[in-house]
Amino acid sequence: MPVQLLKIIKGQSEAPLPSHLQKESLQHLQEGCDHTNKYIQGVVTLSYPLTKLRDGTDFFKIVLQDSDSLCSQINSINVFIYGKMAEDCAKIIRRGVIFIAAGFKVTKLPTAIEDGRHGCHLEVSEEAGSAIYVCGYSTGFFCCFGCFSVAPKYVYTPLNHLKDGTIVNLYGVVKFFKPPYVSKGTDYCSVVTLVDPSNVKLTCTLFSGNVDSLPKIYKVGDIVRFHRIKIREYNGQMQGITSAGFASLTFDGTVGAPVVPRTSSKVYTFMDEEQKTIEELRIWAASNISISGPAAKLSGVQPMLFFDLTCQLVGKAKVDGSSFLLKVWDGTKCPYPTWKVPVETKDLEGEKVFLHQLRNLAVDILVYDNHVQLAESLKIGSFLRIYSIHTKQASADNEDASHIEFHLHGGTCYGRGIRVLPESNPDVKELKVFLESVDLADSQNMESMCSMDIDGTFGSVTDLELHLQRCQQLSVTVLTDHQDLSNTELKTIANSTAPQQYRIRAKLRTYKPQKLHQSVKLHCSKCNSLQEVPDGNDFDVILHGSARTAPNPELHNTSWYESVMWTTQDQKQREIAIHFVKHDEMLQQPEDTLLMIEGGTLKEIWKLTKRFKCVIPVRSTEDDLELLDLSAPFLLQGNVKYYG
DNA sequence: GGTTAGGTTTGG
Repeated sequence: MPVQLLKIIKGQSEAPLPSHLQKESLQHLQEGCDHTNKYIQGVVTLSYPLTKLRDGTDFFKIVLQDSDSLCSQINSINVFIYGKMAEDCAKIIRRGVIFIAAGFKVTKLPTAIEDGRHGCHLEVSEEAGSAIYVCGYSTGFFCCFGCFSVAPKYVYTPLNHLKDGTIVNLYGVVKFFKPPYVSKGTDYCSVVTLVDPSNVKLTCTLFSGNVDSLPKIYKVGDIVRFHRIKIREYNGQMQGITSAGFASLTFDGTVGAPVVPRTSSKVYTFMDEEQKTIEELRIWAASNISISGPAAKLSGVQPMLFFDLTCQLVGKAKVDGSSFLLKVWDGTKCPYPTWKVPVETKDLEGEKVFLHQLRNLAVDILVYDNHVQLAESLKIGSFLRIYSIHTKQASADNEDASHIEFHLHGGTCYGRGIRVLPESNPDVKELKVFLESVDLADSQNMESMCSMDIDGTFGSVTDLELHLQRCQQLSVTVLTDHQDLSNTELKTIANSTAPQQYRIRAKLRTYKPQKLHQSVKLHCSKCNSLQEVPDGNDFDVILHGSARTAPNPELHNTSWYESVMWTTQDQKQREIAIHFVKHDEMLQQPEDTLLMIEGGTLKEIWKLTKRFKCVIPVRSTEDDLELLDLSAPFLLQGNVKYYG
C-alpha cells in the first residue's frame, strides 16, 4: 500500500479507511500487543530531514500528536519511517498535516523519554506492510485539529475545451495506444489517443526516460487520468505532450471492475470524486467505444491478419542483429502447422524440458528492429501482451506443406509492440488458471491433429473455433432502429446500473415463453408465486381429480340454486351434479343462467358454456360447495376463462 | 530544458 493523500472535510478523512481498521489511542499503545487491525492518527508536530541509515536505507522521523488526547500527559509519539516510504513521506509531510498509519510496529524507546512523549515509538515501512495516509496540507505552523486547508483540488478539462499552450489535467478513455517503446531520442515514448463524453479525440505523445512513469495501458477502453499535460496545436489539431511533472493513473475500463489505479508514483491523490468519475466514464465508454472483440487465442488465428495475443513467454533466442525469437503459448492449439524458426539449441533460453512438452502448443514469434531491445530484456515465464502480430501464410521451398508464421514487424504502426502484464492483471489471472488446466501429456499426442490440408480444410476444429465461427456469422434478425448505438457486450450490461440504453448482438440460446399461452402467468398476491396458466390438458387433470369426490346430496337444492343429478351411462358411471343458480328465487333462461357443476369433464363443461351464461366448476365438501384447485379457472363465460 | 513522435500495419 503506497502513501496516499486523502482529502479532509471537517477533520474526517473523506475517503474511508479500510473498514477493518480501528483507531487506537496513544495511551493504549503497548509493545508486544497485536496492532494488526489498528491505526493511529495524529497531527505532525515535528519532522526531521530525510537521512540515510548506515546500510543505505532511507530514514525519516516525525513526531505525532494525538489530537484526541491533547490534555493527557502522554500525547505524542515518535514515528520512524524506513525505506521508500521515508522518501515518499519526506516529500509531502509538513508540520500540521494529519498522519495516519496502519500496519505499524510498536517498539520501546531505548533513549530517555522526552516530556509528554510515549515510551514507545512506531516503526513504519513498506516491508512491514504498513500503510500511510496523509490528509490535508497546512500552510502555517501547528494549528488545532479540524481547521486544515484541503489537499490541492485538481480541475479537469474536458477534451473539447483544450487550448493551445496550456498545461491541464484531464480524464479520457483510451481509444488507441502504442505501448511504451524506445524512441530514437533519449526516452521511451508512448502515443495515446483519448476520447471523452465530449466526443473529442486527443492524441498525446508521452515521453519519459523512466518507462514506469508512462501510463500502464493494457487495452483500448482503459481509462486514464493525466496531470500536468501540455496542450499544443499540431497540424491544426490539439495534441497532448508530457510536461514537467506529468503524472498519470490508469484504470481498467470494465464496468464493475474494482477502481484501482495503476501508477508508478507512490504519492497521488485519489478520492471518492475520482472514483465516481471513473465509474461514469466506464459507463459512457461501454456504449460509445468499440472494444475490439474477444482477445484472440492461438486456436483462433487465421492467416493474414493482425491480432493482439496475451501469452506466457517460455523461450527466447537471438536470431540476428535485427530479429529476435520469442516462444510463447496461451494453452490453446493453433489449428495450422506453425513455423519453427531455426536457432541453435545453445542460443535458446528457456526450460528445455518444458519447451519440449510444449512443442505442439508453443509458437515462434519473430520480432524485428525496434522491438528487439525490449524482447531481449523479457524474462522467461513472464506474461506478455503482444500487439498487432502479423500472421503470414507461407510455404517452404523444400516442403509441400504450408505453414503459418508470426511476425512482429518493425515500427509502431497500429500500436505494434510488446507489453509485460503484471500477475495481478485479470487477463493474466484467467490465463494462468487456464494454463494450469492444460494437460501437457495430452497435447504431446496431438501431432496427428496438427496436419491440416493446404487448401485450408479444417483438420481439427476446436470448440473455440466453432464458437468464433458462429459469432462471425451474420445475424438473422437485424435491428433497424438505434443504429447510432454501438454494440455492447452482455457482461458489461450485466455489470451496469439501470437504466441505460444499449444495443447488443448476441446468439439466441433460449427464449420464453416457448408457447404463447405461457406469456400470461397466474400470480398469487399473497405468496407472490407465479404459476403457468394451465392449458386444456392441465384443466382436464384437475377436473378428473375433483370428480373422485362424489357430489354430496345434502348440499343440493338450497334457497339460491336448484340441483340436478345423473350418472353417466359409460363404464365409469360418473356422478354429475349441476346446480342452477336462481335470480330473485326464479330460474333464468339458459342464456342468462349461472350454473355450478360437479364431476364434469372438460368436454362437458365446454358444451355447457355454449348454452349457459356462466359455468363454475365446484366440488362437495362435508358442509359446502367449494372451488377447485386455484390453478383451474373458477369461472367460464363463453370462451373466456377467469382464474383466481 | 531539449530530443524523441506527431496513430493507420504486412521485409525479414
